[in-house]
Amino acid sequence: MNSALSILKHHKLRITDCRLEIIREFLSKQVALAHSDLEESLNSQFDRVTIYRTLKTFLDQDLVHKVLDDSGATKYALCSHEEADHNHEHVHFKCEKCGETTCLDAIALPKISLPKGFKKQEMNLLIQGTCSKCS
Amino acid sequence: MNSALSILKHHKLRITDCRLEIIREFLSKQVALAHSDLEESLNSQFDRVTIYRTLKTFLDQDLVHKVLDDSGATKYALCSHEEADHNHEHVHFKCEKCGETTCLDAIALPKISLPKGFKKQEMNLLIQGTCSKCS
DNA sequence: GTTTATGCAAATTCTTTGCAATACT
DNA sequence: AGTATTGCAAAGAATTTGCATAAAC
Repeated sequence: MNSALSILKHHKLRITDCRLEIIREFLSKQVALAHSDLEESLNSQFDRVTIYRTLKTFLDQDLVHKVLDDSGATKYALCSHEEADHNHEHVHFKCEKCGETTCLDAIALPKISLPKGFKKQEMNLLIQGTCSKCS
Repeated sequence: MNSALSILKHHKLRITDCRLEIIREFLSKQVALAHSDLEESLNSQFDRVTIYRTLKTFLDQDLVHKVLDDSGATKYALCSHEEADHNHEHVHFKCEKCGETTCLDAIALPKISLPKGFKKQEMNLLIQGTCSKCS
C-alpha cells in the first residue's frame, strides 16, 4: 500500500500522471528533491508550472514536507505515516560534497525545553557534513 | 568592543557606510534578517545589489551565518565570537505568527551519533511554533 | 455535467554579473 | 596611488498568476 496510486487515494487527490510520476520520483530516489531536480528527472514531461503547483498541493495535503537547506533551493520529501498524523520532527543529513539530503529516521530528537511562553510545533535538525559515499 | 566599527576591523574589512549600517541593523534587532528585511529597513539608502554583495562578504568572512528558514528566503544572523572560531552549532526559534527568528544561544544541542561513514561539520536546529510575544 | 488540473504566456520576484565611477587605506 | 566597494544597467533564475483547454470524477 505504498504505491504512488494508494498515496494519492489516501489523500483524496485526483489521479493524474504528473502527480503519480512525482510521487514515484520520491519513492525511488530516497533523498529530498527540489523543483529543479524533478524538472530534470522528469525531462520536460510536464510543465514547470505544473510541477510547482503539484508540490504546493502536496504540501497543503501533508503529503510532502519541506526539507531545510542552506542553498536557497526549497527541497521536499515524502511524509511518513507518522508525520501525516502531525508528528513533525525531522532529522536530515546533507552532504556538502554530493549535495544529497537524506532523512535520518533512526535518530530521535531529544526533548528540548524552551523559554517561558514559547510553544513548539515543529522541530527540524539539519546536520551537514560528508556522507558515507563521499568520505 | 561590540560596535559595528570594531566588528569590521576585527574581520579586516574596509569601513564603509553600507557595512556599518547593516551590522547596526543586526545589532539592534535581535533577530535573523533576510535581504528583503535589510532593504526595507535601510529604506533604499543603498543599492539592492550592494546589500547582496555585503551579505556575501560577511558570509565569506564568517561575520554572519545563514539561518535556516522554510519560507524560501535566506536569513542571516551575526556570528558570536565562539562561532567565529568555527563552532558551528545553531539553535533557532521561528515564530509562525510574527515570522521572527531568534537565536536560542542558551540551548545546547545534544551529541548525536551518526551512522558509519558520516562526518558531521555543522548542525542546525530550527524549532517552529509560537513565541512569547504572540502566544 | 461539474469540478479540478494542466499548459502556455506573461508578470513578479530573487539573485548574479559587468563595468565605470567612487571611496577606502 | 593602488585596491576594493558601490551604483546602475542588464541578464539570468526562481516563482507566481491568469486564462483557456483538457482531463478526472
